[in-house]
Amino acid sequence: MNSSASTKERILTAAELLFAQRGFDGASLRQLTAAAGVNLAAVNYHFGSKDRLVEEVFRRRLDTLNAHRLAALSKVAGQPDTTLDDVLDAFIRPALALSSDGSGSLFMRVLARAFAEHDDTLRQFLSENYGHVMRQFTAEFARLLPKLSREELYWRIDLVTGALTHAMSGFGMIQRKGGVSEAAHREQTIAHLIRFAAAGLSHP
Amino acid sequence: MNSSASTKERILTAAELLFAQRGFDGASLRQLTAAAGVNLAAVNYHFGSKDRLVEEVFRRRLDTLNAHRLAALSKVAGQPDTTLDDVLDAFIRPALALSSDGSGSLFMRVLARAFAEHDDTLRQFLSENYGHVMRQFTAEFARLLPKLSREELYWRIDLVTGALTHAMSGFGMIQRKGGVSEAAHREQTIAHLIRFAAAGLSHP
DNA sequence: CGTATGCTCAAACGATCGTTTGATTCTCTG
DNA sequence: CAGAGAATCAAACGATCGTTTGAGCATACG
Repeated sequence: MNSSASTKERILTAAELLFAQRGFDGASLRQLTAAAGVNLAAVNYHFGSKDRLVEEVFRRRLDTLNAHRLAALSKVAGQPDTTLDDVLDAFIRPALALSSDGSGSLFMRVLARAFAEHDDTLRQFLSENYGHVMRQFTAEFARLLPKLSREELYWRIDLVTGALTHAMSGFGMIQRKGGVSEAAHREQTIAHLIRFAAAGLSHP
Repeated sequence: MNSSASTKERILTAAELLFAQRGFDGASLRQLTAAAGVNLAAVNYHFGSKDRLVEEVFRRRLDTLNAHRLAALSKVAGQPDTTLDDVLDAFIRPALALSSDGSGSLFMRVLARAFAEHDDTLRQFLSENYGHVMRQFTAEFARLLPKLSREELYWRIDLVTGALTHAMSGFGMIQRKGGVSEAAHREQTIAHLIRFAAAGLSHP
């Protein structure tokens, strides 16, 4: 654990790791603070409660992730020559960049956990703070897939989201073959996911 | 809670509900036994421990689910006129039948949870007991998609599995429009999932 | 220098967890 | 019917949980 970082940052980083490994309930504050090298009471002092710590773990990553997603989307949304692949790239690339970053490689597993848990308070938090991102992407998908009914589109987006979340939660776990650079591997994976998602979204 | 069923069955049914709602860690034996209308000590008496109870919750559903899957697969595997849709039907239909069954409608959410949790002991249990099912399906997919490399096929199956697990964990939650029968709705959903999975698996 | 403020610390709080115990009740067989 | 074995029960076990407390330490400002 990096002892030069602030106590809050050390807690957030250790929490991300333990939440990914053992889940939100399974990771205790005692394991967490011990791994971070801080006192047990530091969590309640800096974050107020364990639940608020969970929210901050999400906020730290999702703020930048969704900012990057919206920035990438704004460059292609509404344009007449925009393709489905462009929109999917805007959605997938920032997430995979986060997964490839050493410090954030575990966050997608945390996110996948939160997806599987139908915990209402957490889902409400995610919906309130980041629901507008998904809404903008959905609007652009609807524009590019005019033949699909609203109901059909929601279905397919849900399936694609499930597949991507599942896949990205395992990204970085798989050993890469020698000789392939990190950047090349990421680019390859992005292309892979885009092709899969595009096929699932646009099939007749 | 059905008070005519045996104590073991009552515990398993209540456990399935609470595991789906609150997770394996989040659901306590006290909540569980109270919901089942049995004594707290009954879990340790009949199952030995909470972990073994979790395994039995999986075993009760997965034994019949995978038996139905293998039975359906054996009717089409290796046949010269078998299509990708046939194999996917053999994989999806038994799961959706389980989800539509009133008593088993929550199990897919439990399964989705187990998928998201990278808990090693549980994954090892699933792999040891039901890994051969996935292996047989994979072999048949490989036969029908000869152009795909081994690596590519694993990738796509993983993505499809993620999408289907995600989708089926939410099945039964969505309110159906009036007039559509349960059977018709299920048939419609099966066709939907098959089309999506086939598109994702077989795209060039 | 004195003190105010932000932070860390060991220790304890009450609650709840999974599990065990020993007595009691039920069920069935000889 | 008598008695053995299976099942259920209330109660308690030690452990661990999230949170709180109050003293101690640091840094900065008058």
